[in-house]
Amino acid sequence: MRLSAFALATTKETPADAEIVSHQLMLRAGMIRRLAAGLYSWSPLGMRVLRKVENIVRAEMDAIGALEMLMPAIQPAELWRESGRWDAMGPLMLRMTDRAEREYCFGPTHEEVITDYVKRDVRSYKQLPVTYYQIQTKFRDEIRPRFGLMRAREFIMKDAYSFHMDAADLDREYRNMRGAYHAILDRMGLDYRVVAADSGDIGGAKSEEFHVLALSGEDELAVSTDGAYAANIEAAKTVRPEGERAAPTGELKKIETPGVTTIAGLAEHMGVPESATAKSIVVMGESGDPVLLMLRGDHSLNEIKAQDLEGVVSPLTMADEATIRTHFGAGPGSIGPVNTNVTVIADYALANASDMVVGANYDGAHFTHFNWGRDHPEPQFADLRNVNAGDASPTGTGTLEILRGIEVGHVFQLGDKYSRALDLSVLDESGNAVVPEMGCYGFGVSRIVAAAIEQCHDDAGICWPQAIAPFDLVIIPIKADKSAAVREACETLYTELKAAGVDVAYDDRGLRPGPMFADAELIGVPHRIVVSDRGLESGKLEYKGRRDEQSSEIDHDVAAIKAVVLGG
RNA sequence: CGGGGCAUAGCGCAGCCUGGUAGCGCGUCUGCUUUGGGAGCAGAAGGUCGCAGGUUCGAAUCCUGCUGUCCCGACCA
Repeated sequence: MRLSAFALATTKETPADAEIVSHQLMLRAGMIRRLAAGLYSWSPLGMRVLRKVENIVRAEMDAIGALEMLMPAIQPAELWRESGRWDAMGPLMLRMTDRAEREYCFGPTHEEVITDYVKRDVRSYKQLPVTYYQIQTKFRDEIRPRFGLMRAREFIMKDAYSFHMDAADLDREYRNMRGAYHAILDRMGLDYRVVAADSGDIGGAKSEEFHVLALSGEDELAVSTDGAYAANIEAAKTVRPEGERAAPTGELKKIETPGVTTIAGLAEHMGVPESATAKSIVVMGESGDPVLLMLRGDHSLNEIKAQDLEGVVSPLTMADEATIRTHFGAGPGSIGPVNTNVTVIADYALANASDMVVGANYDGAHFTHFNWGRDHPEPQFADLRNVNAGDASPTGTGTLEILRGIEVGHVFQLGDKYSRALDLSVLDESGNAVVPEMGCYGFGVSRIVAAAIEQCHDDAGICWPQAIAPFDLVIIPIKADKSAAVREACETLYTELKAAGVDVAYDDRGLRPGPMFADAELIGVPHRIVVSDRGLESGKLEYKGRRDEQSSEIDHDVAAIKAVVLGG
């Protein structure tokens, strides 16, 4: 590509709206431009990166035998009513009506459509298993779009769906797909982790997420030091402590704690560590009565674990202050389990605790020396909290550390949720109708562009992994307008490198060297060749890798350059 | 959905408090010089100050409403 004809649109200044590095650099490099909140145009430069990502994803999908197709972005409401998700999806889904007042949505995902597609097509076990995929624009009306492409409303996703006669075959394809995701991320050269995940609204049994590691990541990952366990913090399990509960060392005693309504304040007032206190959280139960959840003072509630508890409403709903006063006789910040008749569910970490500090159900007072059995009947114990760094791994070996990641892939074993809801069945060898098992597999194509930048950048700009760089190499001429020799050498190099299969950019814009160097670094071209009179005389060219400290000499020879750029 | 910013030239910003002919830097255009890290000089173009209403002789500036956008929050009592 000749850059004079490429409409590069780099800027020196960082746009005010951009918060995180990938967003700033994509705007500065002129890869994307914001149209409205969560909606971005891709420039020709950005498009080159996007295409390279797509092609890697496509190649790896094809390699495991997945079949590419394309489904409509706009989907009829009736299909979503059949699966029950028209209401369940809520405001996340962008809805619209056509001139005949028929209802549609802009697809946030395609389980319904693909199931319907397969239903019309597949009748016999002989046609399964089958895996379809598409690379397509989705729209999700996020509560809060932010960070540029990281959480955009419109985004490009590869979504794949597989259909199987039984769970064992689903598991086989799930592993295949997981292997393909490893291959994709390995080819891109990114540092990533695979973690156990919560399935969320999509449903189904088993699911794992692929996260590109980055400090700006929105997700926290719990990874054991020995590598045997990795889970999204939403799904990371805690371990019920071993051993015996210590005997009480004193009687339940009410202490005045005026104005103390936080754990931090309580710990300070009582002169004990936060871990010696127990916090009481009131959520609504399925019976209509509230349920009291108790955690160690220094632990935090895991909302997903809580709403999955039997008897607790999902989605989790906090009790309002009036409800709390009715059942506890005190306001939030002063409540506890003593003398209440609500169901109490306590976190495992409190199972062996004794002599706790808890709220007294009396505004401005707490109890010390609270003990299970004596001061309140033994409660149900459950895994309620988020794991912390340093916790024991649930596998029994190693301890957990917390990493931050950007979710770029998610693989699910859905089971028969959609095939059953949409009435998909095929005949097996004996002529019996069987509801197929389904898997679904998402990969964030536009998001991984941002994730790659989060992981690969420096002060000068983006440092693309070569597999997804907009160009492999850039040729920069010095004093091209004065030197016919430089011009000719550049033209020849450009033509020959292109013919040799190198994705080469030739900076023929006639700029001074400074801006050319700066642009090449900002847009992250992995390899740079500088052509000048003083080099031409020696038969050498100047070469610099994007991450190299210093430039070096390279033979003025297309084969030699190609070897360096394309690795042999 | 709750809270808080912000909205003035293509981009980044000042001006607003204390009303009186709209400014700076970058970028853009022309000319000359310059050419190994975002050049210099000279000249030029470019803005219904987000929208609507109000106050005033007069509004970018004060008041009201709306819209857009960004950030924080929407579970720990």
